[in-house]
Amino acid sequence: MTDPFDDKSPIYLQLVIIFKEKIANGTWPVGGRVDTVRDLAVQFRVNPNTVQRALAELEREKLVFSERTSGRFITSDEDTVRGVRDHLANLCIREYADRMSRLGYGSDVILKMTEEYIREKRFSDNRGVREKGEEKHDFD
Amino acid sequence: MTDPFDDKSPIYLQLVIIFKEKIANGTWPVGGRVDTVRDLAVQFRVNPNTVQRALAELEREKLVFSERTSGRFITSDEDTVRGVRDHLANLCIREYADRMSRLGYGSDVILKMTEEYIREKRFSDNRGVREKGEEKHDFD
DNA sequence: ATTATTGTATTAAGCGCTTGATACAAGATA
DNA sequence: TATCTTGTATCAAGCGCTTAATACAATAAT
Repeated sequence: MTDPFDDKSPIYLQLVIIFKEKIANGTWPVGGRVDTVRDLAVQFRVNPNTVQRALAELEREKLVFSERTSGRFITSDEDTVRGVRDHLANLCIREYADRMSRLGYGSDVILKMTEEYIREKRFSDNRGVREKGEEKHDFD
Repeated sequence: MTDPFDDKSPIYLQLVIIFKEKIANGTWPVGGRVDTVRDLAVQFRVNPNTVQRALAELEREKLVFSERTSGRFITSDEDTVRGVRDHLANLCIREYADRMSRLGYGSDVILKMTEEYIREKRFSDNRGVREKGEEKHDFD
């Protein structure tokens, strides 16, 4: 794995985001077991303490819980997981729109540029946890 | 001024972005004079050294230049300024799309959510430096 | 000529992040 | 029972960011 970190913010905070994304998109499935602190440290080539620090934050937010010796697990509450996904998406959109706005672009230009980029690369829907009553279907 | 900084990344890097945005959107007009290091330090309530560090980066990128005792000035090269704006916008869009994709959303969902948010808040176009032949007009 | 203003450089201190090393607690496993 | 595996805690070292204080260089202003 090529290091996913930049040197712009603390590694443990970047790990928090990476882990949340894995939970949000289902890579780490609801109720599943999280790799051990030591394993994750090897995978991400960081110190176990740094992983521990990131996981402590996820724990504080009730996204994971640990059982002293058997390991650490993703919450089984799908609402919580949906909540994280929605929250991250909202933050993401708000930050994006605000930054574009600060660059001087207006609504229409922002939308046009967004559409251009997103249509060109094609992102496929891959959500693992869905709204109640929402069916999984592919967009293409 | 309420502090525009978060504690997630070094202040000097956040200043680099803030300053670039001011140049990109015309708040700091092409060819204009930049406030003194000491003034900026007061305005942003940081140490002059921290401002200096941020400005040194802008200088490295040819966005500003300093004249030993009369002050510091924005480049007069409009292409350079447009380049920064375009570059920042590209980074912004790419980061946005990638993050949304990592959350599991596909192209259509991303576009829909983006449109919803951007239409709801209305960002007005406010660019100071335009493409050659591009006329300024307001969207509303 | 003198003073003020500007950018720039240096130093020391404090603080947070990261690492490496080590150790302990407690349930799982042999 | 003994060992392994897990999460957790602690300590010291190194490094970068930030601040404060100070000084210098060079031009503008008086």
